[in-house]
Amino acid sequence: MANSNFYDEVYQVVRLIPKGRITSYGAIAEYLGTKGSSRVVGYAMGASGTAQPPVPAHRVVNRNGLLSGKFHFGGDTMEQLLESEGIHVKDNQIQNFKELFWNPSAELL
DNA sequence: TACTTGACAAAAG
DNA sequence: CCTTTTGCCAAGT
Repeated sequence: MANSNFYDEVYQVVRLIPKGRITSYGAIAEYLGTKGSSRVVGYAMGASGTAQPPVPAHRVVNRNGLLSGKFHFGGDTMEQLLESEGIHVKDNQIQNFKELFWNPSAELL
């Protein structure tokens, strides 16, 4: 199951996310050049659980700053991880999302 | 080979 | 302002 270029690219970008920062699925998809595949990015995240090394998928949220995948982590693991990195989460939603937003197309340019 | 599903996003009502 | 619909792409069945 290797050579899934798309997934690999997604993992690479997610791993490049600085600690204490977050990004959105659409931002990653756009960085990869396939803006419309924002769903595929989330899909790849699901496979990130089996990816090596594991990617900080907890730093990836939807465009609303909502922890859409917190249930996939298993309980409040995602929130705990984010809080552990200095990111405050309230009601499954990231506070200061706009401030903590990390745009690969801009920062990683 | 074709249809369905999915951790999204943006627009329209 | 909130809810509903459409678009997009890749993987699994």
